[in-house]
Amino acid sequence: MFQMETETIALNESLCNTMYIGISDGDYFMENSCYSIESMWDEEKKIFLNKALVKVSYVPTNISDALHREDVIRKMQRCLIDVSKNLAPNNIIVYGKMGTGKTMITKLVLNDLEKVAAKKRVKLTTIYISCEDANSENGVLGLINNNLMFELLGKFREKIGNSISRNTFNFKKLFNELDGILIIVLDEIDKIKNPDLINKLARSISEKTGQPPCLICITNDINFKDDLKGHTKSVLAESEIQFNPYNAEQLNNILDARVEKAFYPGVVVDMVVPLISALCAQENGDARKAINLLCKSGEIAEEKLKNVIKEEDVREANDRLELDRLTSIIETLPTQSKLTLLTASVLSENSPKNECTTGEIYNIYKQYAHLIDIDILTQRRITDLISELDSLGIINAIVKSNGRYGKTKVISMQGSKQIIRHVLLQDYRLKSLEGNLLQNCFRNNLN
DNA sequence: ATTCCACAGGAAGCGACGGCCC
DNA sequence: GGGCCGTCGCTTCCTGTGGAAT
Repeated sequence: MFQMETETIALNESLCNTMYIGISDGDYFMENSCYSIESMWDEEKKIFLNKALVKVSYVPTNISDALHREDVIRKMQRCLIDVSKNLAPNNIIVYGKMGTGKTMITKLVLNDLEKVAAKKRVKLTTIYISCEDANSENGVLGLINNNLMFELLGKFREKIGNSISRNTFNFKKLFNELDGILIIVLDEIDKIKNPDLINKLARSISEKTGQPPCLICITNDINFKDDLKGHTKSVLAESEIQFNPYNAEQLNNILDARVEKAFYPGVVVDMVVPLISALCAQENGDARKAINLLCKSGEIAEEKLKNVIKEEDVREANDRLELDRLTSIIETLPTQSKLTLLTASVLSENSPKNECTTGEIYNIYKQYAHLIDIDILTQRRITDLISELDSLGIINAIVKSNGRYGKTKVISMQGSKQIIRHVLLQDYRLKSLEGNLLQNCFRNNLN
């Protein structure tokens, strides 16, 4: 242990001594040669035994490796059992919050089903489509056709950019040529702007088999089905499978299983896994986040050249992931939302209770918008932007009544104000508000 | 019990824009 | 190329709301 600490001190010293001489066109030079990737490459590997197992993209190969999902696996298998009778199973809608294992379990169950079908000589084709990648009805149809083409001819279609009617025609043609049962998984179906596609696909009947395709629609949005039109809703209402969030104990078991295979023995100290489970269970029971946090903690320990992961590494990893999350959300916001957020941040920082109201935000927002020469939106629109920021988890907005003094939304910041401010001021239009201007504007409002 | 405030948020509509289709 | 249609960002108008003040 003493040796480890000495190593850490030595590294910190070398960090301090390193001097960047010049950075140009993405190329840089450093005086200290210990930063070559070769020295990093040759370092003794002390933390990860098999890092791939704590990557979010990792999917277990065996269905028994999916812990605490026996009930939904059973239910999905029961829904799909018609394949054994050479019949297309009922359509399935799978919903649950992020990180509850919807995609992983669906893929595992289908892999298993394919193996059994092959053994029993039942012709089965499964297609997995991530609607986030395609995001339009036509895009999804194109991807399905590509997969069918691959299944029938062993090659992908080269031409892209067909119209919807052309792609619909192609789908029917390819589907008619396909022998056996077709199962199409539409992951993140809520990302498709026009979900009439579900109806179109579900009502297609293969001339060869007389069967429709089976659709498995996966969504994070519990209200997704309620927003569909009547006929589409009835098509999807056949079978529903809900994935509940994992609790702390379940997350604990999932992490323990990964720790055992992914890290060298003794690397993860006793309190690390319970801490990660508790942090993730108190949010959404998100297993993906828990595994990501475990991986990041390991990387931080590795960075520090330590051979154990401690609680402080988990907390640091949690902060870094939170920073990444906030940065990626804020960077993609439109200018008007950024300005609304900046105003809320300044006002809450200057308030004794660290909070502000819609009316206060709107007054300062108008001044800022005028200063940076952008359109001044109506208060009605700003209330919508505040609600959007609230649903993104950047601010916390609660409707509160002040009796005779009216009803308003009380807004407080979620996460570090400094980080939010820093990311916002990267925007060149908001940068001009940096410094005294923010304070001056605030004082004007008070006066 | 009634009044009143400062909004929240629903509904309808407008203009810009992009994709599709003939 | 032009018409059609859906979507998006926004405005205007409106009703509803909780609770302190009267």
